[in-house]
Amino acid sequence: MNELNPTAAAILGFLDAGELSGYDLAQAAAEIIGDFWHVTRSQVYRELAQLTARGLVEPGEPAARARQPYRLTDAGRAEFSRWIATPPPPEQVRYPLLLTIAFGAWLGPDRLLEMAAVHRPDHERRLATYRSYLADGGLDHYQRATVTFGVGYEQAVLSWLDQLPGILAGAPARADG
Amino acid sequence: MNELNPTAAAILGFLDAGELSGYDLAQAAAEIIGDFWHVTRSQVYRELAQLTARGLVEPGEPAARARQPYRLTDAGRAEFSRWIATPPPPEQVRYPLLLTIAFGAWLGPDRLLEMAAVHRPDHERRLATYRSYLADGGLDHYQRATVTFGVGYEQAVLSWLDQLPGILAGAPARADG
DNA sequence: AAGGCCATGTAACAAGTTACATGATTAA
DNA sequence: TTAATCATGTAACTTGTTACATGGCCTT
Repeated sequence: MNELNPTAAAILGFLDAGELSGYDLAQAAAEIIGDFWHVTRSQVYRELAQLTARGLVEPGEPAARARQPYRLTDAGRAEFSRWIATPPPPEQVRYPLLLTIAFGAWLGPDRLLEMAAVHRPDHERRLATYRSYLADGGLDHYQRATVTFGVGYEQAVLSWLDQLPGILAGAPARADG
Repeated sequence: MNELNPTAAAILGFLDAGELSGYDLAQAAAEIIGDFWHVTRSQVYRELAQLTARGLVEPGEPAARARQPYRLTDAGRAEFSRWIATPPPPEQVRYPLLLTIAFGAWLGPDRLLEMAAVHRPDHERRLATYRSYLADGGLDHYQRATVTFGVGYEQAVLSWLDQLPGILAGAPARADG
């Protein structure tokens, strides 16, 4: 039997709580794990189809608006339990702004700093959200662990943004470009 | 004309320095931007084929070991210059360990902490590398900017790993699972 | 009862990964 | 001179993204 991929595994994980449609699952994923594991609706439907074919999930009663809920089978629960016990691979960061900066000589420091500044409000907003989650105290230990990562990450990004002007000050731009 | 994707753009960016083969390009990418923009050799070859078709790049003289170098065309340089002037989209973080932690009740805190600990040496090593880059002083302003991000990021991860035991202490595991 | 929005899903395409193939050099 | 390894690349498959389609629900 094939390895479960992390997206499929997350779907099983969510279904453990009860029946959910593809739409629900995509929403749950966006809200709960979206900041460190992005999943689109299309992926969810594809995975549901495959999980059904593998007998890890089964369709429930269709409902209004073509809603098709799914539930976990025993095999699905077993497979998830196997998946979560396997050590997770390293993370990956994809940061287009850093790419732009890496070739930043084409633009020069001023343009780069403008571009970087645009992203700041997003990070501030997310940091505030995470902090309020922690302050409100409605999280369990596991959620607190992931949200705490978010706080540290956003703080790191913001502090880096603070340093940027100093780092790039006086950087030469290409003569041509 | 189609948007340039970031990987294709990076290839053009590297070729600005002179002729390079697909293999060279993959290496350069891994070394210089690999920590925030992962690129595989297969992708490089595919992009080179497309860039050639679009006239943004052209093959140079084939050499030993089937080596096929490419060089930037004027159109390629122009396209890159257009690309780098467009504001980069937000970053994406994909962190399987956080996914595991999000469903951590299936495992309980002890197993989670073991899994997390496994990753620590990698982050320590990377942090040390970035710091030595900065200390050695051989970087230009733009490289310093990206490496400084790396330092902040790795510090954030390590400090989060330090906090984890405290956060997860006493977390309940599932009765069943 | 018409218009707009929401929930649901599909289809086509683009990007990313893994496994394999091949011939040149280098080392034993 | 054989084996190992390196540089090069291709092919097949999996994941991820974008754009579209459809019909129920709600509001006026």
